[in-house]
Amino acid sequence: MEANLQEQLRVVGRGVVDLIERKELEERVAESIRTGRPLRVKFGMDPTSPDLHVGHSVPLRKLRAMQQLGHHIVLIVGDATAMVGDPSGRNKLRPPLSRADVERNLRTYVEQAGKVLDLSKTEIRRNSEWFDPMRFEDVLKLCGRMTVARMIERDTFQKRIADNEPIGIHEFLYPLMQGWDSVVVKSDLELGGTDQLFNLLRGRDLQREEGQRGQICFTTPLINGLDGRKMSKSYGNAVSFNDEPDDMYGKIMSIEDGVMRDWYTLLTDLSDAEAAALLAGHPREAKARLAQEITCSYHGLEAALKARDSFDRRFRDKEVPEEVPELAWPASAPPEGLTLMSLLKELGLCPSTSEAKRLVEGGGVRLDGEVQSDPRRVVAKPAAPLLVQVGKRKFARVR
RNA sequence: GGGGAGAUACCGAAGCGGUCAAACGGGACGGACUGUAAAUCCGUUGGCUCAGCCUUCGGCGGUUCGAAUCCGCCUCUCCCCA
Repeated sequence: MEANLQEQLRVVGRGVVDLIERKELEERVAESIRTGRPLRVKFGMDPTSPDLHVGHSVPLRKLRAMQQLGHHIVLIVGDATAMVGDPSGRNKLRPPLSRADVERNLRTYVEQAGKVLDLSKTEIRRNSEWFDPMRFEDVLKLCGRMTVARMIERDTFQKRIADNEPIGIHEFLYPLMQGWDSVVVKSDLELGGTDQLFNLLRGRDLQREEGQRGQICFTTPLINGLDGRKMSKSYGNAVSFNDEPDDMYGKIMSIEDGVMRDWYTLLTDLSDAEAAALLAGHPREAKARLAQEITCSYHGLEAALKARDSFDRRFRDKEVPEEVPELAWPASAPPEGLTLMSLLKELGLCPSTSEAKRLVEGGGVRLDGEVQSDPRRVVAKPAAPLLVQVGKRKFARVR
């Protein structure tokens, strides 16, 4: 334990919303320094979708910081809990996931987490390890540790009750399962998003009932997505770890001005002073830097600069991007050519002819830079490559 | 177990025998403006061999010239009572 107490507390506490209890944290960190025993810091991720997004990186970055302080990270891959589905923040019953879904998602999850965490120093556990062998009797015993009154006082359930939305009994089990994970791995601390506080505290309760010291619970802010709502894959407003550099950069450039400060503190390594200086300048510059920083952390500086460059050329200078995908003239096309709307569909630039028709009528389609207005216009196979632009972003060269 | 209410397009929500591919709002998409920000304005929002045709209103059957609208059964949800 090289860092001193104050330094450790500063790192752990930065950007944290809830901390239960600060005093216990001080005690345990001090104890850890004294005995040389790293703290066991638990974090759980349910493989409910195939990709992680930058919202996940907020707690992951905190874990990395703690890892660098020498603490031990236990990453719980919630393959058992994923099938129950965390009701936190949900206003609907979710469709159940199958084992197969979970397995598929799980593969990419850990790998993606490795973009932030040092996996060689991380203990990774699946919670099916202890949930699969459980007997019904054990489950009942666990259920006995919680009351219905306590469970339904949660906001998320209150809201559903008010809206006459269904609540599955199994959803009540979720917090208990997550809590039981803590008992099994004997965590000293558990981290989660602010919506996780209830679940985190269940772990603390259960550990105490099992004669362990209750874990310290701390939460990091949830980050808003591109549209200002909570970032979530299912809202389609997320920046994913796996987004291509250009895409990632572009998505970040479209965030609301108001969220930049949060993104700077939660998603970049820039100091508060640096961020403040950037935010004091022109918002576009501040956002460009933000986009660059974040893109850089997933794809490296070179890719980030390249993304920045091509973004500027395309959107600021309104040039045609340098790398335009080439598409072959549809083989099925008759010799006299295709109507514009069919062509767009055949090329895969629009999902349906009707959609293509609408886009053309709405003035969203250009051929060689010229706005088209007639979706029924017949386009013959071009002699020279034809530049097709659909909306602001989609380009293709057809030959 | 008994009684009541309900299931409509991405979401919310009208419609209650023809004029319904289905009002309205949100979202999304396209356009204008711009900093691919916000706000605002305009347009679009089932599919197709596209001035026409085809498939949609929880599922399956039925009544009718004609059903999202009426009837029967089924599935699911909510509420009240037990």
